[in-house]
Amino acid sequence: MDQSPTANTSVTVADVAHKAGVSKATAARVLGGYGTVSDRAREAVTAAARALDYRPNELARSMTTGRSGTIGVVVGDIENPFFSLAMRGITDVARQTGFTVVLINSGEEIDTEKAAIRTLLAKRVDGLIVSPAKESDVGHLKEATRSGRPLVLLDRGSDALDVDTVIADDRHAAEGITCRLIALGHRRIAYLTACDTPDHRFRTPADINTGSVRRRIEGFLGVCRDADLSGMEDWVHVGAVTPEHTRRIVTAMLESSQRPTAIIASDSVIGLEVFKVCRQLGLGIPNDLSLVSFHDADWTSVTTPPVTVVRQPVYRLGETAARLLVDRLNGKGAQASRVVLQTEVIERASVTEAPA
Amino acid sequence: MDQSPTANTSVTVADVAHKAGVSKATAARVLGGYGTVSDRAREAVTAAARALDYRPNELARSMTTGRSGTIGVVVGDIENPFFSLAMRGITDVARQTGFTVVLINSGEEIDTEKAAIRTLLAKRVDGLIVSPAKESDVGHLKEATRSGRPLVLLDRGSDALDVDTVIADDRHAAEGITCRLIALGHRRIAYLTACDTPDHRFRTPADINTGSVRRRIEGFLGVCRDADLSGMEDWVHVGAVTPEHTRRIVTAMLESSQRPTAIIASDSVIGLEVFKVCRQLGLGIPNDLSLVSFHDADWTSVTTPPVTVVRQPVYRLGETAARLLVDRLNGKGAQASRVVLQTEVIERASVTEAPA
DNA sequence: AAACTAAAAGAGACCGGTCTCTTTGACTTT
DNA sequence: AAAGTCAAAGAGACCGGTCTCTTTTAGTTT
Repeated sequence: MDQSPTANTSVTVADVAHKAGVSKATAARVLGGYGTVSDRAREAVTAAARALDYRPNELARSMTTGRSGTIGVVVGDIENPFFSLAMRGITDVARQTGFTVVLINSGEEIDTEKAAIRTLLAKRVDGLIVSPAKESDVGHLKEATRSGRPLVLLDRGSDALDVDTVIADDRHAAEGITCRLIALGHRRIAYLTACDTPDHRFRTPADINTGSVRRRIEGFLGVCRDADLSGMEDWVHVGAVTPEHTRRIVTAMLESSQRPTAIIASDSVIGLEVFKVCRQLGLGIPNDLSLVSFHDADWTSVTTPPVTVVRQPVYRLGETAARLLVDRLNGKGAQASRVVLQTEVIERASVTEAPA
Repeated sequence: MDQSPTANTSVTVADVAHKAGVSKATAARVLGGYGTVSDRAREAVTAAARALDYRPNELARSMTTGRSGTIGVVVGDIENPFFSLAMRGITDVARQTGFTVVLINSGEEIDTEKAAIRTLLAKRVDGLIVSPAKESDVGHLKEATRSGRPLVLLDRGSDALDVDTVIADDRHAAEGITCRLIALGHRRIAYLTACDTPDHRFRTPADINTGSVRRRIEGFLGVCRDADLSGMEDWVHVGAVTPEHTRRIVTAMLESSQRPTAIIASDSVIGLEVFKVCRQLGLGIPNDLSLVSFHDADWTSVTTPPVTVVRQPVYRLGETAARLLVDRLNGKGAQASRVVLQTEVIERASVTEAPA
């Protein structure tokens, strides 16, 4: 029969009040830390709470206050180092400011994302940080803001949405590396992304729903056009959604007669896979193929050769998004702000002149 | 004055009921999906709900049902690929089973962990998955189970806690690689971990509070003892908590007159740093130094040479933990189960015979 | 057609806090 | 000593759902 003394079947303020010999209201004032209370009462309540091992029920508190102290985060894939690092930035700020984070993985699928938003709104999160899977399909996000809960977009913006947005200067970064490659004599430059289109083919940037990637491709194509390279749309490859897909695409690309002399990988997971395929096919980097990857993942500096990358301030991306959201939740927000964080190209040895 | 038609200042069941011309109870039955309702009423309520854009308040629902549909997860560092992959496993199962995940980062600090548990209990999570920072300090975890909420330990167990536990066979893995290294003639084998002790020195496994790491070190030391290698305690290095710390420790180690001929890195973040330092010091792997790392991080196969690793079923670790928790939440749980998932050594080229 | 049964709907308490409004009582003020 | 002031405490409504208990309604039985 060992019922522990702390058979805590939810001790409530009423229980504490009773034990302390005061009214529920007074006990609530002490435990909730509001209103004015005498020292005598405060001590009595505190002692009673300790004796009963009182635990506040945040759910009940949220009910009346309307604030849950929670922010909802929807990312594409927490397993991707990009998101896990951004997530670290978000959780750090959340902890410092007394918020709790609910994480949902969208798997970059729009339906999952919609369901996630619905769930989070039902749970009454105070605000949202979302990395939208599709820039074009943001009705559910609009709805979220309409319900009065602030939203911050992470890494991907949307012109249709006038909300706080934190992105990197993707277009500029893409322009930079494309220029560099062209200057080195590259003409057959492939751009490879996980973003997909219905028929798995790329025609125009408008096909790409992920804002950050679309901007990069626009930058890439723009520079190519300026350099009088035409038809570069054919060199944009979509659908590298898994390592297997990536391997298939890259293998096909590298085994074709017109194989690229340089590849730009849209994230480090893809970059890694490109690297692996090259090694497998016996192609040398950079002599047979130059490689540039987005995201300065930790391993990129340690391969042979080390990989030239676009360093994105990923932690700060998450941190800034969270700070923006918290500020707004504290009523500090003015107009929607669009923060563009700068990227930086880290030149390493995976890029060289195009082979003759 | 553009007040949108959906100026949704929280539509409640009462509002829907009123619009549908039924009682609050009936509307609640339809919206909550319980009890018996006539088709006429159901249609009326459904239509009214749609018209008013009714959104259920999960908070209020949780209040009465006592279930929040939420599980709390406390990990050391979501930025670490180990945890982000495990997290992926957890969130996948959660989504499939209709649960939502609250994530808190402990930063491997016991006080933060305690605060996290308190917060999660206050938020009335239905259950917890925790990677305890200290095996010895689990009072707060005991308290959590005592409050009736199931707990599952992830990657690190505790003898003091009779709860569901999912770990890898760390001891066995450590024994395996240690045997292998000794067989190859290594005698000066260093083990490097992020776990720290008060004075940053290692004396006995009892100093190590992280269960998984302690078991590995026990395995390591045990095999050494069996091979008549004594004083190997001096070769265990603790406190590689950041890349900077790791670099300092490894540099000191490799520049000493009695430098190790092999290093076992306790996770991939440390392994990567060891790799970098070697390159910087001009030491060749594996000829000057053999390297084995725990966690088959994606990059380990792509370095020159590729790194021999202990592959842990990280995703499944998270997945299993979540499944165990959900089962228990659904009342299926019997006795506390301890699941030990098997590891596998992936032999690559970073290990060779000890130099003469 | 009266009596019986079961389905459907309504009324209202309840969860555990917050918070407004009212009352109590100690301390000034002249 | 009577009036005034303000801190402290109490009473009870409220948040938005769920759920029990009671009443109404419709359908079945003989």
